[in-house]
Amino acid sequence: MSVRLRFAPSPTGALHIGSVRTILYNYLFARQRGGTLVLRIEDTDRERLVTGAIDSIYDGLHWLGISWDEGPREGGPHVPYVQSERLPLYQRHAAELVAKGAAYYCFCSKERLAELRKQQEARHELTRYDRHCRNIPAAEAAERAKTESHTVRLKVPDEGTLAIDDLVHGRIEWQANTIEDQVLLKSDGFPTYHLAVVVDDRVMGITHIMRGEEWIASVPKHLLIYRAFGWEVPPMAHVPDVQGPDGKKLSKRHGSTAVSEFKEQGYLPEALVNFLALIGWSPGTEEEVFSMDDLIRVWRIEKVQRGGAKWDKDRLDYFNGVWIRRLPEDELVRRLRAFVPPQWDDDLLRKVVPLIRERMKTLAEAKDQIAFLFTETPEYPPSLAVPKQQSAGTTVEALSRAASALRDARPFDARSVESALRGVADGWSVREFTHAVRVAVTGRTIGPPLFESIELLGRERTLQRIERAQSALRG
RNA sequence: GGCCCGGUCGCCUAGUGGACUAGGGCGCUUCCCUUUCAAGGAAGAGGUCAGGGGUUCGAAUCCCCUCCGGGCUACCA
Repeated sequence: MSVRLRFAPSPTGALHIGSVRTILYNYLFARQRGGTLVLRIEDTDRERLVTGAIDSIYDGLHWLGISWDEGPREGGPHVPYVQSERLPLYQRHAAELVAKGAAYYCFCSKERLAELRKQQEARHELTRYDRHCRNIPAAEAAERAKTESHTVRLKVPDEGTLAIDDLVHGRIEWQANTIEDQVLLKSDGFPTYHLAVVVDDRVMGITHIMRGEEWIASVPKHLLIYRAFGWEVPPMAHVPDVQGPDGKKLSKRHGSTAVSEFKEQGYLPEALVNFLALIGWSPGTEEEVFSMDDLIRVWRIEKVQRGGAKWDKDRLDYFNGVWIRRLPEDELVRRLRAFVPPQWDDDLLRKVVPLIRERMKTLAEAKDQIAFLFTETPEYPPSLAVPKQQSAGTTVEALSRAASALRDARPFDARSVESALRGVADGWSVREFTHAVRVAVTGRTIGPPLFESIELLGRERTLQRIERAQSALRG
């Protein structure tokens, strides 16, 4: 039988990189088995809705190369794929649970609940619903429900053991008496997560539930719902959280978390996917560079770790560098376009890319490294050109020697530029000499290889810049 | 507080009773290469496998306790 998995993000903000990791695992699992992927939007909390969040989910996942088969915009056999458009389905199921005696109407006001909680806290008791409405006669409750505001609560048994054999954690058990009578249907007619997932996963034919480990605690409630309906519980896998450097769940406090931000900062989707896959999973071998296709081949649910994993930006940067170097040159140029001004010449960009491709950690860094080629006058303090053991005066002289050598260099390419400059270093070390020329020509002390840079800049512009440096140094 | 999940170098991790003198990668240090910076190559520092008890001829690996971290504990997801 073919597998069906779902990603079920909530549209409560920009697509979070931590949820992407979980989505990626769902994707890999389904794709390697030729299964089907469903995107379902879990928007049952209308108070936390953020407009544009669905666009952010689509943009982010598409950018990363994660695709799916059924969803709000692609349609499928179980439309609609947005929970807020499926309300009657949940209401019907909630009513069915009440009819079966597995759930009951609760008429407690939010005020009473808050007061109850306050008192329990004061007495250092467990803060749990006191089952106040649990014993209202069914007929009476049904009658009141017609006119009074109410919720539907799960009728949790007093005793018994609930358990699952989690695909990553193994067996996990709970005692029924530690579980509260969870609200299933809110007074606004919307289901809570607990009712909605169980119903939708069932109705949509989901064969494997894979989600973040923050959901483990609600599993027993779900189990009770499955049991009440007489449904079989699908295999579950709870994957570890992605944590910030402080061990807490990764959040904005730790830096960027939105997929779109990583895109803007010049990270490659290939690198992000590679890095993300390795947070909480490893192949068991010493390989670590994986493309999406590689991952679909080698990723295994059995190798997913139990412990939470920390976000390590240095490691992400490393992988980004790896993937930048792996990109075909044309492709790198194409991706760089979005990170440099549109008026920068395409030809020149193409020529300079080989010089900087192994000097970038992110696409965004390229611009500063090559700006000297595209802008007319690099700004820098004149003294920057003077090497440690030299003076402004000797530097002016050295630059004169460089200028005249470059005037005669034929043809004006990296090779002849190099021999021309080496030939006139005189008493200076090549290191000092190229330093002075580099600063004069590029305005910076570090950058792409000097001789190649000079070739690309051209004789005229190079000589102009050297002259300008000299007059600046003369004060 | 209660329930649940975790705990191997700074970080990501390999490891499922003997090949572990605990392996790899990132980061860090040094060296090589070298026109700078990178990249690349080489070497190195870094771990009482959270701690304590067991079980066993033998434990990072199994059991118990403790400690620490995290999640949940909402008419949020």
